[in-house]
Amino acid sequence: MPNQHKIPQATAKRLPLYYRFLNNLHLQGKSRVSSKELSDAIKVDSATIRRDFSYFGALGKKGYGYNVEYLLGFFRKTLDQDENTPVALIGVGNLGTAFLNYNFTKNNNTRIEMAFDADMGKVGHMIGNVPVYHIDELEERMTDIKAAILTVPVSEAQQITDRLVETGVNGILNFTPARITVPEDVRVHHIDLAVELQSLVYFMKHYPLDQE
Amino acid sequence: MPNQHKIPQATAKRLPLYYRFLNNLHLQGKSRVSSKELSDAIKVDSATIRRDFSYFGALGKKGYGYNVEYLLGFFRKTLDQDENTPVALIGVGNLGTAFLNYNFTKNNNTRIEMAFDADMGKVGHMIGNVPVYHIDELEERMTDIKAAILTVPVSEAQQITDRLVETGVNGILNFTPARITVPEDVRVHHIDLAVELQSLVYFMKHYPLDQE
DNA sequence: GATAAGTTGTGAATATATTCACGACAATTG
DNA sequence: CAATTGTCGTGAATATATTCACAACTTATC
Ligand SMILES: NC(=O)c1ccc[n+]([C@@H]2O[C@H](COP(=O)([O-])OP(=O)(O)OC[C@H]3O[C@@H](n4cnc5c(N)ncnc54)[C@H](O)[C@@H]3O)[C@@H](O)[C@H]2O)c1
Ligand SMILES: NC(=O)c1ccc[n+]([C@@H]2O[C@H](COP(=O)([O-])OP(=O)(O)OC[C@H]3O[C@@H](n4cnc5c(N)ncnc54)[C@H](O)[C@@H]3O)[C@@H](O)[C@H]2O)c1
Repeated sequence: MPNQHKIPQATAKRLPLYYRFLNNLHLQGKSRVSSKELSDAIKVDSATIRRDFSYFGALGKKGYGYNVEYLLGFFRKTLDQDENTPVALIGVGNLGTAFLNYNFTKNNNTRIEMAFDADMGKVGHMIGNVPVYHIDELEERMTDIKAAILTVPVSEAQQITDRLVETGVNGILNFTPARITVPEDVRVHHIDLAVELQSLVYFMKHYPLDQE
Repeated sequence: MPNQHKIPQATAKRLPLYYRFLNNLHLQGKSRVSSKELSDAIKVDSATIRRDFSYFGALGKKGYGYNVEYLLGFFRKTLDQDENTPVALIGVGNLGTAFLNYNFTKNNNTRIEMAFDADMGKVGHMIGNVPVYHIDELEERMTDIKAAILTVPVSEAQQITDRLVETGVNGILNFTPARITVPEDVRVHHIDLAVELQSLVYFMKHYPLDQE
């Protein structure tokens, strides 16, 4: 079932965005939408949107646009919105706590099921309805979880990563500045907030004017 | 001085990463580094690293590698590490508080100077050494700040953006799911955490095995 | 039912980014 | 000082992504 390996990465990264926006349209009772309208709302060129959709076949109708409900149903299946993906969070500090309180509950198929920390002051509490366990219990509790959010101090990142991989995790959303090393069947997405901020500032200074 | 518009965007986004890693090497007392070593550490192909550096001229020596101190000095200038860029943060909630406590203090040229919120319970306090003002004071206090981090509820995003633009801000790091509309001389970087998590899950399921 | 307006899907063109592969030179070693 | 090893810088090849531009079709209008 998986591996329609012909969807370009750039397209795949936009899919959740499309899904969320279509969901909003649906809630607003809209039944029809054009690539032009989508483009204005999510700031992606309309030709890019049509191209993205076309990888999945002909989802629209010429001269009409796209049927919101149909498209939404299609993306729901494509993005596996029906099967839930449990996620664990490691490191209940500033960032970790923010994520637990938020917990991606709006229209998502992902939910943080449990969190781990080394600090006894945090262990045993519920934060945002998620239980916080001691990091020593990682191996015994992570038996069914394949995805993790990493928000520990950078010094701990590689060591915790190794333990996560050992438990069978194969996707990590890494917020630490460490470029962690993993086996090649584990997927890591880095979100490096300090780099994002610095890069914004660099672009502001060196690429004036034109939106790109 | 600015607008050496020949540095590719993909390269520009990696510069802060290079800078941070070179800084670490320097602190460790290393004086020499090769593109291969850099590659192993930050997981960017060594040819890409050499290509990136080459846009700035010949910074290395054949058969030798790069001199850490020289390269670091070069990037310090390129990334304007000496002039400080003040930043404001709008919305002192879960995420906003995490950022204030962290405040990008490690080796950076960026610092959050002030924060704003609409909630009187938050106004008047210092969080992570940053004063929190009422959002009504935005216009009078933002006279010298050109960059903002946006962590308000999605419903407020566009309205606050308009006010920020009005005060002269030309760079926004937007954490809300809203794709905000700005004049074309304002740069917006979206960091959409829900999309990042969903896209990680999508990749895990549909692009098994190979690291790419 | 003819005309006008709107929209898709996609071939082709273009733009951007990565990677290969190698000549040229530096440093080290015996 | 010759041989070996390591490394850069970059032309060329390849890969990936975006954008243009238009035939084909739908819908709405009169
Ligand atoms: N907070 C931010 O705004 C921000 C911005 C950029 C990057 N980061 C990065 O995100 C990561 C987390 O940042 P933070 O501000 O939340 O840090 P933090 O210090 O507030 O939180 C780290 C948490 O990890 C826990 N911890 C430490 N060692 C552990 C271990 N071995 N096992 C399990 N838990 C452990 C600590 O008890 C703490 O609760 C850091 O790597 C930081 O560099 C944070
Ligand atoms: N926390 C997360 O993990 C997370 C994840 C993904 C996206 N986001 C997005 O980031 C944004 C912030 O999330 P959060 O969890 O920190 O929300 P939050 O509700 O905890 O914080 C929002 C803050 O904005 C303040 N605020 C409301 N209206 C304002 C106004 N008009 N002017 C100034 N301040 C105002 C509120 O008082 C509050 O302190 C949201 O848009 C959310 O969708 C958050």
